[in-house]
Amino acid sequence: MDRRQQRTRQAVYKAFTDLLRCRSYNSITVQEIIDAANIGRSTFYSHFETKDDLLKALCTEIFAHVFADDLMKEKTHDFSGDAQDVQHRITHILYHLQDSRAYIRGILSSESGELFMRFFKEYLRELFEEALCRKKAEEDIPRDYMLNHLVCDFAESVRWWMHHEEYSPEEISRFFLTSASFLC
Amino acid sequence: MDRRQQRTRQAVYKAFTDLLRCRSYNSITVQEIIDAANIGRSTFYSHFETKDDLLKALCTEIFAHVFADDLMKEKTHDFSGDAQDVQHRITHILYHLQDSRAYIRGILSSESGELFMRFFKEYLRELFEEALCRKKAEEDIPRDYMLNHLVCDFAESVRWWMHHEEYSPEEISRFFLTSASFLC
DNA sequence: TGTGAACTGAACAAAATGTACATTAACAGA
DNA sequence: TCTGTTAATGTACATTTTGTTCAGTTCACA
Repeated sequence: MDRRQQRTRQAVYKAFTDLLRCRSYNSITVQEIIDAANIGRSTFYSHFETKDDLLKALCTEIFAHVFADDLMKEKTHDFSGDAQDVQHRITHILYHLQDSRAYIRGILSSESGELFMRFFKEYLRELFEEALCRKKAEEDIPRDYMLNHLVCDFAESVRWWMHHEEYSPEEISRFFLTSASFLC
Repeated sequence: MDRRQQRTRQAVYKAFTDLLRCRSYNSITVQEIIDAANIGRSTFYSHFETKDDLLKALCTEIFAHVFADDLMKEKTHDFSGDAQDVQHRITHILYHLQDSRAYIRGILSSESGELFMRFFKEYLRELFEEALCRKKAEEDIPRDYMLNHLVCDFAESVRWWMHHEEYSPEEISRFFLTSASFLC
């Protein structure tokens, strides 16, 4: 991809998340993003159709990065799905999320968080679906409820973590696995 | 309050949540809400400043209803905070939420869900804060993490429930308390 | 260094937002 | 039933935001 395109996209992403840190998603206008990114109006519209589209693109990019090697791993060695494996994968994901923290903090601070979390949960659903298969059914609780429970639990742990920088990926991983005790 | 105002507000709330059932919050315009509610443009603006303001008002109204007698209860008899008490209060809240299901389903189906959940969690935080006080500290897990865990867990259970009408408040209450096992 | 692709900025049309006001209709209380 | 008050109406208007177009410029890369 042309270096100019990359620079433009990065500038827009940065401007956008910077704005999100102080202002709510709905109150930010496209023009403000354009000004903050210091690009031409038509440039923005040649990259993104709307503000919603920008948000979607940003989320896609972030998760492509976060789950990149997790998906690869899945393909190469048919993983076991046991407790330790799950813990490794989770910790790995947390490390990637840590890299994108600057972006994510802004996104999560307003209505845009909804889309982010939705994306995130979609990926997580795949991950936990397999882990859940190995477990015995819980006393009359619907599997789908349990899966949703796990997914939301982890996603919300991450959201919490984004505002508590003092903890390491390993610690968050432990918090999560301890509170979702039946997994380990 | 004047009967006309009530009728207008109800019409707007209904139009708004009806629209939300099919379309995303951001894509809905104020004009569309006005048309669907079949009211004059200036009438809308005499009630609400913006679309965001409308959403806020709707959430406030819903939660005033949902938590009304829970807060009263708190004042009258100084409740014990034990497991059974928590279960009762939770079930009670679920019954109220069931009444507002028609509204809530729409709100939760797009970005507007973020605000709704934020409101909801604020109320829940109060409720669970007390319940958590009675419990021993969990092995090195920050109290704030645990509280957030509980709150999000319950809120997400409700969100899940809104798409699975087949379960009763008692069942959801049981699902929640079983998966958040350390509370009981 | 040449060429295609990306960026620019200004200009434009269309849509949405928010306000003002004179008029009409509905309400509550006597 | 009458009356003063308050809400709703709808049109008109100013402003803002959005999204597109296009001719000219700059830049990356081969």
